[in-house]
Amino acid sequence: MPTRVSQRPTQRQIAAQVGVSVTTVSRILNPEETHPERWASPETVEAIRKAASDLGYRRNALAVSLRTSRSQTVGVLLPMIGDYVLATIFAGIDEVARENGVMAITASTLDEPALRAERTFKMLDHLVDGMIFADAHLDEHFLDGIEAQRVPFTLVHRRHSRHISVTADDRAAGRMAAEHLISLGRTRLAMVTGRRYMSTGTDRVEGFVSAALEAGLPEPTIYDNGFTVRAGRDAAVAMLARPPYPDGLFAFHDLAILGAASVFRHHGLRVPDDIATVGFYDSPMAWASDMTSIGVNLQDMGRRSLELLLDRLSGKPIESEVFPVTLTVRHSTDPSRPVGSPMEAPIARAL
Amino acid sequence: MPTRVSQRPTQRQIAAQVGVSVTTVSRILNPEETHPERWASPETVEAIRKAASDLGYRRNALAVSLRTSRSQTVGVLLPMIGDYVLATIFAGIDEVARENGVMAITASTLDEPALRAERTFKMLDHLVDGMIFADAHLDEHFLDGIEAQRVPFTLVHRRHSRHISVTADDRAAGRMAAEHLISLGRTRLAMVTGRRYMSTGTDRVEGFVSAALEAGLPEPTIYDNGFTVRAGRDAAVAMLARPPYPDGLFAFHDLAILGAASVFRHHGLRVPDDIATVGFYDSPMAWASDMTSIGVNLQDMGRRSLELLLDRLSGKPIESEVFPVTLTVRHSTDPSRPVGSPMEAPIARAL
DNA sequence: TTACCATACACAATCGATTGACTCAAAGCA
DNA sequence: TGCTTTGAGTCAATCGATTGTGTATGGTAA
Repeated sequence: MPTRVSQRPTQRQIAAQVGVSVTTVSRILNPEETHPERWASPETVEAIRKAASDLGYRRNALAVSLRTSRSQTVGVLLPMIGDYVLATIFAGIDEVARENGVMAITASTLDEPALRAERTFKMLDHLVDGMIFADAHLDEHFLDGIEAQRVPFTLVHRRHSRHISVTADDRAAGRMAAEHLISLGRTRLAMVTGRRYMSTGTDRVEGFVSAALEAGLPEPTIYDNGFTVRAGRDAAVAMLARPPYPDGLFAFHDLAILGAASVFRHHGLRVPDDIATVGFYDSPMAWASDMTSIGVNLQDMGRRSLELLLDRLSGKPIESEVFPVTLTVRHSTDPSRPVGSPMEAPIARAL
Repeated sequence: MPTRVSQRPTQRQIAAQVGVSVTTVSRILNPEETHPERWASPETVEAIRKAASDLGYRRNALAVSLRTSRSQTVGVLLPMIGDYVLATIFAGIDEVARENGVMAITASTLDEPALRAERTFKMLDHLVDGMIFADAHLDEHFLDGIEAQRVPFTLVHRRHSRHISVTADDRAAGRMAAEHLISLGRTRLAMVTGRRYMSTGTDRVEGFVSAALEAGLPEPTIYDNGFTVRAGRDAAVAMLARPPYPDGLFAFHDLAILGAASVFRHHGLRVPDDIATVGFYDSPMAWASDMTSIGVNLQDMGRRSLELLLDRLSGKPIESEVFPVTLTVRHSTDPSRPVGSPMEAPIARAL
């Protein structure tokens, strides 16, 4: 008799209760087993199932993983889990994980190399079957090292020259933003970007700048403060410190526009008359703030990144995917649009 | 010789290379072992350490957990990981986890009972040492069932009558919001709340309503739409559909105020002249939108919830904690405050 | 009668590490 | 010299499941 009461029941206990070996119990209870009835008589199967349910049996996932060296677990590394963008991508990943009975475990890396390595290795220690990185740095070697260890992975959000990724069409987005601002007659363009090691940043910059130059405009000014409210504020402060002010601003996150707009408001600059603003991700904050923004289906991007990983795990060949982006024009670039949300308007997206 | 090349090295391989038993390797490499040198000569210790590092050895966390029945892992259940509030709490939890060498794994439950149960059991299958629930429902029985299984856990964000929790002083917050609005001369008060099963909601409602009644005001109107931009919008639409409009609004999330403000703006209602608004959590969105808001140190709440859990795991007695809340007044209730962020202003909080 | 074959199970090794109980040789001590 | 102690390890069971290989029993066909 086991001395420990009210611990998790094991197959051994079921076997003892039914009077069979753990082998048989395992064969019946294993959900991978396609023909449980091949291994025992109908009565035995029934008895085992009943005992399992009576005892409240649940398989010990650790023991299974150790034995089978498959953990039904994937690791997801995000630069910052609290961010709307990454959280939405993760929601998509988690959805697919659930659909496939796998567990998605996640951690934030704050884009710090040491932290990424630490958390990646910690996940590998738990024998994750694969990884999804949302925090790839352009041309870094870390990912090559992971690949050399034969860890299957995909990238999402940010791409890398040598690995499979699911990304937004950031180049097109940059171009789209610039062309929109240019079509409004804006000529002094500026951007609030991320650091140079992110493909999201560089691709959008490239699209934006090339569109501006093709239109004969001067090179747009770049403020690489980042993706937060604070970053937008700091960038705006820097802009106002050095006239002439831009008359068209593109930020790589709606929140940054929020922060910048706060500074503009304080200093009496009107949006969009003095400065038109375009955000990114078309988040709920964007429509609540009448902000023109470029959107992409983040949730589906997340979904695809795991679907691709699962394909890879089952040996199928996979390829990178690029998601289309769309521009939603609101009052922050077009003064003829209404301000605020009318009572009658339906709202497409949740959160 | 192992047939599999470039798999994770094991203690067995190290043992073979050095010429000792795995027992010795384990004793030397086990970080829990306080006196590794007790088990082997200095040369052997050195040889084992070198071999481990040469091979790139890392302990198999699954095997360790299985043997020791301690996984150095805690499960964290959040209603919605993408939300600013929960993500910030989780960031605090994760910080403490890292400081203590444990891994915090998380999942969203969307406040759906079936999903909570599924995800909880999945975590228990992975032998988490303890759980933190941020999605407790008032007086539910689910948590009692978990406790009956002798799973150690703490609650954070929302409290429960029978379990240890770390929460904001929600009652005081509700009272504080009401008293602030009343001090401005507002008399028709309204709230955008969450559903009744959350302690955050009921406690704030209680504080708010009792303060209003004590001041001789009519009972505030309650819109229980929730915590999102969308919820705020829908609540505002409902308000405008049935005059007289409130002149003081308290929402349980800054985002809801953002959504409501959008509707007000569209219909020409001025904030704060026609309606003063108070948000919750004092998020970056609040200051970027000149919003009066009640704040609490979410990150520290998260930290404490895990610190308490770890205390419990090491047998110490623990008690519930309540965090103080603070009111930050901005333009959305006080027209004399400046609009927007001045260039010179320092900013206290990140994101 | 005998070979043959399902059916219905059980044996025992294995995954990678931990750990209480031993062993064996050399050194210390009386 | 004989006995104890210490240092430096090893043995083997164990955590909870999986899985290739065996085997006893009963039935069937030749």
